Amino acid sequence: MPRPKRSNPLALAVLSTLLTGPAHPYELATTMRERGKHESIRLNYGSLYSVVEQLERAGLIRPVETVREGKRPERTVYELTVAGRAEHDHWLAELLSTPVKEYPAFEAALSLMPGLPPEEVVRLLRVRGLQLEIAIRQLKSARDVAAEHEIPRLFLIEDEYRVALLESEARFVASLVDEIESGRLGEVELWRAFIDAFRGGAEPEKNSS
Amino acid sequence: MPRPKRSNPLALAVLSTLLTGPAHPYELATTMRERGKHESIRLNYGSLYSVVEQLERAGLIRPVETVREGKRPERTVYELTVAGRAEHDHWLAELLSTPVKEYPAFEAALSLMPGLPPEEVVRLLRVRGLQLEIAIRQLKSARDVAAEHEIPRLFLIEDEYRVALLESEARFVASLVDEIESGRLGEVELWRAFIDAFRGGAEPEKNSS
DNA sequence: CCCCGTATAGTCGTTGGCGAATAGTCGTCA
DNA sequence: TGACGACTATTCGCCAACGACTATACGGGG
Repeated sequence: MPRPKRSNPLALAVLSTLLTGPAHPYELATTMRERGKHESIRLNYGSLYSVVEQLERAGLIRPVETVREGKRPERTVYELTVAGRAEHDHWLAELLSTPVKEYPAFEAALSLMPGLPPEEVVRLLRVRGLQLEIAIRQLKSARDVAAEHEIPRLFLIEDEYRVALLESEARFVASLVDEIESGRLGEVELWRAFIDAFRGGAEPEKNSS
Repeated sequence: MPRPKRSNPLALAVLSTLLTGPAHPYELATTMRERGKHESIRLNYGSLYSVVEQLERAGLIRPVETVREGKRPERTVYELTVAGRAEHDHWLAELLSTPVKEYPAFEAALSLMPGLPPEEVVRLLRVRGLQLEIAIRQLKSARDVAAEHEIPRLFLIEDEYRVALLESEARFVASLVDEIESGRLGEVELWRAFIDAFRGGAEPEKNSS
């Protein structure tokens, strides 16, 4: 029983969901959706079933019964083992306490940004700014709806985090646009030289096989 | 030649790097590392070679020559096609202009947070806060070093973005700790009830197979 | 009464990501 | 000089992720 690799957070979500009682995989999926977990954790059937298998191999969960109703495919109901509960606690503790390096798409985009001419970049960043505003508004209004339904804030902190990140990104984008346009970023000449060097003076296609 | 799926940003990085001239895969890797791209884009050999293959199949890059020096493995040098340059531009434009849904680990952690008791969560979040401070300081001092070497800011904006996100997360964590402790988050009774229900009153292991 | 859409439950095949392995070359230091 | 480690360059095999697919049950309208 090797300690699982703690890669896919879906596995942790499964452990977490099983805290509230035994369930079969499909049921886990619907429960997670009801609780909105799928907004924060990638969830789809293929992954779910393979993750459940892994957890069983690792001895963190265990089948309690396999029911067959009529000719429906047979459902296997799983429950948490004590090892599973322990792993849940440790894993979640680690996830909360320790930041990990991640690779957001926009960071990649920024690192390749000099590959497009500055005024084009400004145009694109403005578009992003607008879309960020929209996303923020949507999240906030969703939060208001939830408040009316008296969902405790405790179960919506992920959303507050998302909003914080989005707002911070929006500010960053706005100030970046500003700096490029005002020339305060500096090396716009260098940037343009860079572009011209590799955009203008390139040999055309030799043969179009 | 189907338009590639624009999934792995490493492919875009390859296109971007080839803008500055033909190169073979290993060379691409070292160049990207020199330029610090590997901090923003996941890079390892396995993925690199398969990505290059995909790009060739899609007609976005094309081999110019395959050199063999002595008995060393033969190197295949690739160059960008015009289609490749176009794809670079469109893909990068999309990445800059359009936010995509992502699944940061900490968001997952927050969504599962109620699975641990409040005072434990507070302790863990404090630890995270410290580590975030450290990470921020490191990034900032790295920036100072780069400044002394006269690296233009243009090539370091990814880092500024990272710092912005980390700082925003640090503020979020601090205020969350505050809210839980001061009871301003509200439902701490509910939280504790939730925990006690599923932590205390659980049946022990039946058989230890 | 039958047909069709939707919900239930899970399986399967493909693909991509990744790290380890391979294998030759060059410099160096004892 | 020959052993060793660092660098160059690529290949391989495994496994996880995913999404499309299968198949049954159920409910309601025509």
